Amino acid sequence: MSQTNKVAAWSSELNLICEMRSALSHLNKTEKKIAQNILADPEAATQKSIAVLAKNSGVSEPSVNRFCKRFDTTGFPDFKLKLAKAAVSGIWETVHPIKPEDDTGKYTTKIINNTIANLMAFKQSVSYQQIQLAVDALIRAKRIFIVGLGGSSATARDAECKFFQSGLSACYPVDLIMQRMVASNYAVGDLYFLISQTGETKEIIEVAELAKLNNAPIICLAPEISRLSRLSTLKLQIGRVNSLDRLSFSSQATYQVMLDILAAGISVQKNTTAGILNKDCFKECYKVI
Amino acid sequence: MSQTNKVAAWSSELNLICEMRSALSHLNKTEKKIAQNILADPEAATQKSIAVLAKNSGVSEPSVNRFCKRFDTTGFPDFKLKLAKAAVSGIWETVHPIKPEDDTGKYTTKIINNTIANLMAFKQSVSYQQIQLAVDALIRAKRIFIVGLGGSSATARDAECKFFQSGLSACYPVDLIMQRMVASNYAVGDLYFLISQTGETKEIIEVAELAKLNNAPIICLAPEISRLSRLSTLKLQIGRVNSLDRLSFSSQATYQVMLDILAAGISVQKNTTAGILNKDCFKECYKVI
DNA sequence: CTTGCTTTGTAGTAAAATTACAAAAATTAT
DNA sequence: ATAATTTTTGTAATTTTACTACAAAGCAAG
Repeated sequence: MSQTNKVAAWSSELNLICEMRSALSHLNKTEKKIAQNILADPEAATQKSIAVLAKNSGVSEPSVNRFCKRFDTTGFPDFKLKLAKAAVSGIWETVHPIKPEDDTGKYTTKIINNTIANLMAFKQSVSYQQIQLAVDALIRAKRIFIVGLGGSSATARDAECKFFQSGLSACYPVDLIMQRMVASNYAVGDLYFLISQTGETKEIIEVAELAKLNNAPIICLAPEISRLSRLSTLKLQIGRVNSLDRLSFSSQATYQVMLDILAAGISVQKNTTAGILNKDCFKECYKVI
Repeated sequence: MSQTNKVAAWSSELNLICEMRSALSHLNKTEKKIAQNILADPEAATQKSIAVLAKNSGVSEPSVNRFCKRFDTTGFPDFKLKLAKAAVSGIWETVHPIKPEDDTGKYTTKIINNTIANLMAFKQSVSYQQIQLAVDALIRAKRIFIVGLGGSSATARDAECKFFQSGLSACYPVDLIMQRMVASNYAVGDLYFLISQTGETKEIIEVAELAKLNNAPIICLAPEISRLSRLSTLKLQIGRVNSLDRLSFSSQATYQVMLDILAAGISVQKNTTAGILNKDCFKECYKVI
């Protein structure tokens, strides 16, 4: 009984592999043996029968069966099915690093898989509430100033386009001096939208600090644990960039998807609240290209 | 025997659902009954036993078993496993449109799912050979000029950053006049990298035409069937943007991933061909931000 | 119409998973 | 520290599920 309850807490709509991994520390000896055996190669586990899996794990068949039922499945076959789904194309597992000897096909699929993995992780970690708050703030703002440097400059530009298309007044000042000017000339109704993949770049921190002097609202798109995040009023956190080499994938795609989400939110919400908002006076300037 | 061969042709690394669908027309009466029954609800089929599936389809159990084996599986359980993988979260199926009544959670997950679906489709359609050729051309080029307008300007900027980080000499002229200047002043060793989500924007076609006057090499990142594509020497095709509303997802993430892939290819290849290339003279200017 | 081939189904067999129950281990109270 | 109770694990039997061999039906060519 207590076991059933304990497990109910882990069970979720998340994928089985993640569940098993996070449950690992709460498991007892026998269960751990099974879990580790499966996690060592989930793909392979889906091909095994209960008998061989039990033997490999050094436990009895019913133990495996019970183990399965604890993970919100009807039995071993159902468990294997869910496991197979979770293991699809080894996407979850670890992020696959690009190696010098990889041929075109290899690194291509690796990068796509890594990006998908990143998006899936994002899906699980994203906070709807924060998005809701950000959408509200963006719609309410009279002017939105976007800043992103280096690798994030493209993302900043993207944000400008997307917010614009949704009928907001967004501006991305390209040079540093303009950025500082904008940050220090806060007027009521202004909103700063700061983007950084590290959240530690000196120049963007500076912008944030200038804005903060005037108690300006700051939304940041940055890793959770970062100086920029701490300076912001609203934090849109993108799971920390896996500390792999720059090549294996960029987390930028995830940032871009976050912008897509915000743009969708803005449009959806503006539709339902139509009338109380200003005309989309800039919308026509930017036809979809 | 003939059957086995026939099927061998369908079998591929693609997902089982696609295989079944494309095989549908080649199947005989009994097989078609089974296939249709499964395709009607693949997700549900994964939960059924061979007995109920046979009954539902109006055929015998061994017929189902034989059917499974024809699709490159060892038997019914294996078939169900592969089917489950193919049906994962209905991701492939259709793209989910955003509706005005969607709440934050709804549209958030929809957009992420749509983006993932897009990436998976991309994975299946991408041509390694074209990537290989593009990487070669990019590395060989003395100067790379990138152009993208409107929504693609962010992508262009991104390309500039990424190519730069890989040690190439890439430049993205921001204004239209500069773009035209660049296009009409082709020098040997130059390469034009043009980005467009429609491939039909007047201004970018113009740039392509100017470049073409000098027989300059043009790589384009655009839909397959488009004017820009026709004008280019090397086409990196991104599956046509699903003609859904702008909101439901942007294909930009896919474009960005393509850039990630090219950057990876460049770095990988430069490593193996080190020495015959110029120093990464610009690399230090752009530290990763 | 008959011969040879393919396709489908029936019945029996083998394998796999589940359940019931008993033994062992661990925990608690005395 | 030890007995009693609870929890956990394994053995053996049962049931379900999938597979195979073979026979019947359907189909095509001679």
